[in-house]
Amino acid sequence: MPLTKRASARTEAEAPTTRAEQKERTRLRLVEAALVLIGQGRSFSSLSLREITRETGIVPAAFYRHFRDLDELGLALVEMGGVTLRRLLREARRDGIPPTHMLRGSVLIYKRFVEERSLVFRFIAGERGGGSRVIREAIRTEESHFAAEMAQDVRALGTLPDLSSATMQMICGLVVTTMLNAASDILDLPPRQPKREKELVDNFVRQLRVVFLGAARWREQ
Amino acid sequence: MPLTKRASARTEAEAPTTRAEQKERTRLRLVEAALVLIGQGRSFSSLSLREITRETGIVPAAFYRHFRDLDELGLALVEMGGVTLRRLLREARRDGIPPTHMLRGSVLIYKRFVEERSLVFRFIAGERGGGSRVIREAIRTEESHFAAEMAQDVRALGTLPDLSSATMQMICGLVVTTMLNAASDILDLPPRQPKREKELVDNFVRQLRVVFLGAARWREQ
DNA sequence: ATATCGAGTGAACGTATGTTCACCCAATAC
DNA sequence: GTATTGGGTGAACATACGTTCACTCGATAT
Repeated sequence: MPLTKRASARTEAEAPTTRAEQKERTRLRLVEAALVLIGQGRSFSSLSLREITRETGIVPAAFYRHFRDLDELGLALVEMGGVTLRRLLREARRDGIPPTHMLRGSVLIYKRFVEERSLVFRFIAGERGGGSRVIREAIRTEESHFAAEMAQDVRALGTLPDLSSATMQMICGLVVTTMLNAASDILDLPPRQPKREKELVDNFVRQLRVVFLGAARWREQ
Repeated sequence: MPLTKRASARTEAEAPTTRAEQKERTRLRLVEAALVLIGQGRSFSSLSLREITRETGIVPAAFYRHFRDLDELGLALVEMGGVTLRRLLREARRDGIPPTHMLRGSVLIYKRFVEERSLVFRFIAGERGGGSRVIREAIRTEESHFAAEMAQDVRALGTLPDLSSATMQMICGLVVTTMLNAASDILDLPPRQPKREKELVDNFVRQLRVVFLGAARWREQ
């Protein structure tokens, strides 16, 4: 039962299935297999090459056609995480910020965003502090890009007008670490416990409020 | 070459070496072996039982005389981390806070503290977000105890007088996550780069300043 | 039409893993 | 003095691991 069972059925209106496309597809399947395993409670740094290829449905040796080692697969996951974060900003920019209860609204939107992309966030939250060094540093880079972009957005928003962009970046860095920390908490929430859920959201909102109060009072020096 | 080579040399002024003591000692050696391996760049969740016993100098089977599995050893490490954090507060309470440049002073003290206990902090920072669930939750518990104790101390300090203790706890929670995040950065600092070092410290100080500015402006509601 | 390429195969390798078991023997209990 | 206890041993087990290699066979290039 070969995987490329289409053989020569190009008459059907299927995807053209060029060689490069097929390869890219398998690569993606590998990355997603890793995410699936992470979703089952495993941490990325404890996954084995064989486990991932098993989940993907290919033979272990085929892994090397796509990545040199697990770290390289990890870096692909980091990039996917970066894309996800960018999308969060893009959507925020598009939809604007809830006019009333800005903070609470943003937090609730963020919470949903994290829950809907739980696997990527689980990976990011999990490997951000531990795991392999190259991955950790790649995540840090992605984080600071995210913070920089966020700083630009907040700046364009007009609130907090007299903050230098360096200060803005520093504050957004604080916001980002707070967000990722909260993501880890969100993902560990037991499923049917609205009380814990509310506590978590409240705490998160209040922490952000403190940060923005501090930002508003900041005086350059 | 039996480990208990003392045999019956009780005449020498050595430790009495009672059975329970010897056991406790080996247990500690296991925990420290795990820390040594962590210090070599490994993450705790990727350590194997055999690796740890090899480093300890005992046979794999002997591990089970002390822990049911690796998670249980991990919990011992978490407790050690908790003790370490408590000591940080205790020393701060004893020595007081640097009268001028409070924040920068505290940050520098904290940085040294982290560097001197790098292994424990590496473990905490590494397993805080990823790794096994029980360990992650144990760390969270330890963190919130630490935050609570810190809240009491800050309260006793007299600055920020009109904050409820719940608010104080929330703010200290924010400080703690910022501290642990910074710990991760501190531990990844390349050794001879005073410029990066200064940037990191500056950023950390400014983030804490934002938090305390926000705290000072907080109004209960 | 023919030759080349390359993603995926299947088997094999040496090594490492967690866990079990009967055993040893010094420290304890009696 | 004798019996019991229990931390540590060493061997064995079934499994899993990462990596290599010669291979197939359809998609591409000529």
